[in-house]
Formats: sequence, C-alpha cells, structure tokens
Amino acid sequence: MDEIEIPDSIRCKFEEKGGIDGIIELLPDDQRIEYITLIARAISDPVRLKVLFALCLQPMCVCLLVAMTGYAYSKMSYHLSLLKDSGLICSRQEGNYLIYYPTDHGRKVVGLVEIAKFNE
Amino acid sequence: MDEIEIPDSIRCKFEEKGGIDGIIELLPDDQRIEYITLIARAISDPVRLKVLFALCLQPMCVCLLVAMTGYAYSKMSYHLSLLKDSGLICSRQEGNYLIYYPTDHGRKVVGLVEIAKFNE
DNA sequence: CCAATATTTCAATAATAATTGAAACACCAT
DNA sequence: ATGGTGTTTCAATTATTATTGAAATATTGG
Repeated sequence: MDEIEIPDSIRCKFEEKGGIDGIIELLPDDQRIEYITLIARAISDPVRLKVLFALCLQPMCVCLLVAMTGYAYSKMSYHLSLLKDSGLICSRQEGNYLIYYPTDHGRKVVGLVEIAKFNE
Repeated sequence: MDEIEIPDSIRCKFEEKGGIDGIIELLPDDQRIEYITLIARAISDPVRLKVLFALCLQPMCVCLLVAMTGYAYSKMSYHLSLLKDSGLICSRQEGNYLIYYPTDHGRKVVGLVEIAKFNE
C-alpha cells in the first residue's frame, strides 16, 4: 500500500479501524455486493418497480400488465424477463395465459421499500 | 378501458380489487416511484455501493476512496457525483481535501440493505 | 390439422450510462 | 504571484440498456 496523506480530522478514527485494509474487511463481500446491485438494477426502472408492486397486490397475466401500463407486449416481456432473471418474480402457465407473481425475494424487496418512507 | 379477457384463476380476486383502476390506485404515486428508482439506480453499481458502505463506516477524502478501490480520480469523482445527486452522500471541505460522508438517507438505505439478508 | 389468442424472441436502432485522459479549478504553503 | 496537491469538469469514446415491430412459439378449441 502506498503512502497516502490523510487529513487530520479523520486520521485518528481511520487508523483505529485498521486503515484501508481494515475498512475493506468490514465491507460486505463481493458476492453480496453483486447480489444487492442486481436487485437494485432490477427495480431501477419505474415500470419494473410498478409491475413488481402490482404483482404483490395481485398476480396478473401479461395482457393485464400491458393494459395497466400501456406498454407494448414485447416491451413488457423484456422488463418481465429482467425481473424474472433477478429472481423477484416468476410465472405459471394457465391455458393460454402466463400468470406472473412475486417470489419470496420479490415480496421481501417490496416490503423493505415500503418501510423506507424517507419522510422526516 | 377496453374489454380484456381475464383468466379464471385470478378474475375473482382481480375484480374484488377494483380491476386495473383499483390496483393502480393502490400503487405508490409516481413521485414516490421515481424517488425509489433514483435511489435504486444510485446503488446499482458495485463500486458506488461499496463506497456508500465504506463512508458509513468512516468518512473519507477522495484520495482514500481512490486508494481503496483502485479507481482513477475522474472515475471516482463521477460516481461520487451520482451518489451525491441522489442525496445519499455529501461532502465538506477541509483544507485541500474534500471529505465525503453519508447523509441520513444514505445511512437509512445502508441500514435497509443490511436488514435484507435474503438467506433462508 | 387449422385458426385464434397470448406471449416471447430476434435483430436493428435509439437512448443512456460509464470510462478515459487532459485540462481546469481550489486550496494551501512558500 | 508561484508551485504543489487534491479534486472536478469536459469532450470524446465505449459499453450497456431500452425500444420497436416483425416473426416465431405455445396453447387452446374447432
């Protein structure tokens, strides 16, 4: 590790924590970081987030989601596939219809977002 | 609203909830959806997320973050600006140094992410 | 088998986000 | 002022993600 000047106001606490190496050890491991960013990316689009919320209220087929959002089928399908790939939703076939619904992780994410009111 | 065929298995519950319009009313409003996606986008990158975690452990100047991550200054500065614009971190000047630290929102987000263990 | 409906896939394009290195800016000490 | 260090900004490039419409797939019912 190179020599780095550290500003006075933080040097003491910084070194108490073992410096850069010490702080790195306290961070979540890479696998966990990757997982969190995967989930964050999945809900970083307004329509995907709305769809996830809506599916937590009520499992729906694609045609209902299309009607709800005004999106084209192919577009909706693309976003559903992202939500599915990130493990937040899944689907079951029923006749001609594919009915999407949230996974446990999906419900948990929505629950956390609902906790975060950010309004003090 | 157009006529839509609704699969049997969900029709009853779907209509109980007031159909599409009823569900739309139960969703978070657009402003809130936009805010959540803003935060999600901010933490959807591994280095930004790590930086946010690290700053919750210890306020740091840019040179320490650069040393910690191996990123170039300009790159780090770009990512810091995204975190700052999303309201998760802020900074104070100290001599030559800019010391970044989390906002209340930033700490809250990290707290929520820490709750979400996703490991059952 | 054929037609109809629901959905996905694909390839092309458009839009957005990230990376890079150089230049500019800000603060401090001399 | 001058020079040095820390940091940001900028413009150009690259990479990633989203959108579009057409074609393909899957399921059902006749």
